[in-house]
Amino acid sequence: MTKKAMKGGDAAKTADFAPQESAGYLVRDAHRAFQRLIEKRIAPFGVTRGQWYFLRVLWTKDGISQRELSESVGMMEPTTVIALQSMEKAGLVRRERSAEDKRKAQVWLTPKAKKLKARLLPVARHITMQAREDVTQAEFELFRDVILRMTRNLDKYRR
Amino acid sequence: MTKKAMKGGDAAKTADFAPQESAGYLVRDAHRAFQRLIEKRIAPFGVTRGQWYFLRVLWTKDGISQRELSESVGMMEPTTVIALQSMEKAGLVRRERSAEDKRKAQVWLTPKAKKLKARLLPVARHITMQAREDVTQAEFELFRDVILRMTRNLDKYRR
DNA sequence: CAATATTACTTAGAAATCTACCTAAATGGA
DNA sequence: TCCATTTAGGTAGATTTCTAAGTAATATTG
Repeated sequence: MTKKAMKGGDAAKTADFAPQESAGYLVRDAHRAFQRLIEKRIAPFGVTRGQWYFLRVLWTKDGISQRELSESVGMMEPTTVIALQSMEKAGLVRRERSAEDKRKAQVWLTPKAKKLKARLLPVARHITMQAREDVTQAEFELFRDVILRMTRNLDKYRR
Repeated sequence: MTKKAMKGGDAAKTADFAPQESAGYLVRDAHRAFQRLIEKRIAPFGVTRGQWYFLRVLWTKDGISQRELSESVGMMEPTTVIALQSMEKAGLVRRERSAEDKRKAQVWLTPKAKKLKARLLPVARHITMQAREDVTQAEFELFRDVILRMTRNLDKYRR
């Protein structure tokens, strides 16, 4: 793309701690690359990426409570509320107050959402495959191991 | 978790593509862990993480145009506009229309922002160190290599 | 049993980030 | 020269995500 600026390479050193070398920067960049591609590929199905993460969990566990769902997806509960509102409006889920415990809301996929599974899971697989194109299984496993450890480390210091 | 059994078997194929195994999920999770921690650590200095990314670039190249800045930071231009507005309001930058080309706006750090460098860079280093706590240099390098390749792959299919 | 704590969900508000346009300035070809 | 194109920046509007604080239902305990 744009390699015009930067000729000598002298500036690279002065920047102690160049962003490009930092784990956070690498992760953020990769994250946005995934986001962009996912969004583009699922938009034709009328699904946003916020909905996508929830669908992926609901396809495997239907009828769970919002709290469980939040945990499975790894989102805070207000995020779940907002996602579910949009999913309800889009006809992807139905919410029902639990009879035994009226605090709880059970979340159910609609037939429409269930049908989407067969169309959307291949999209996910395809993106993953494209990302991993030239990455061997061994490399990927080490990558996974490292990124999981880093995530856990950060969560540990979360306070 | 539940990943003990099953190694190279058929389960990997038929399993409903567990999110936890997918590169996108791993990256997204790590990304949010970084975000949360950065945000917490820089908030006491009155800096948001949106401003943070721009500061890091401006500390090494002051006086560049908004477009250059967008590229360096890796953000779309409207994002840069919004970040700079908040930074101007916070007294971190000053913008000046270029005399030679009145379309261009040069972005300059204020003394306040320059002073923050000495306080904030250590924060970045510390987070990186905590993330990499139990990760060897060799592991990290492989991680970086893999995540960079994946990012590049995804960008390639971006269309 | 009433007061209190906990749990499940919700609301409010802010921030980061994108896509799609829009305006103004500079540039370049006919 | 003049009009079309390109370039720099900006607006509008949407989505995702968070923290902080609220409300209602249930559980606990003195």
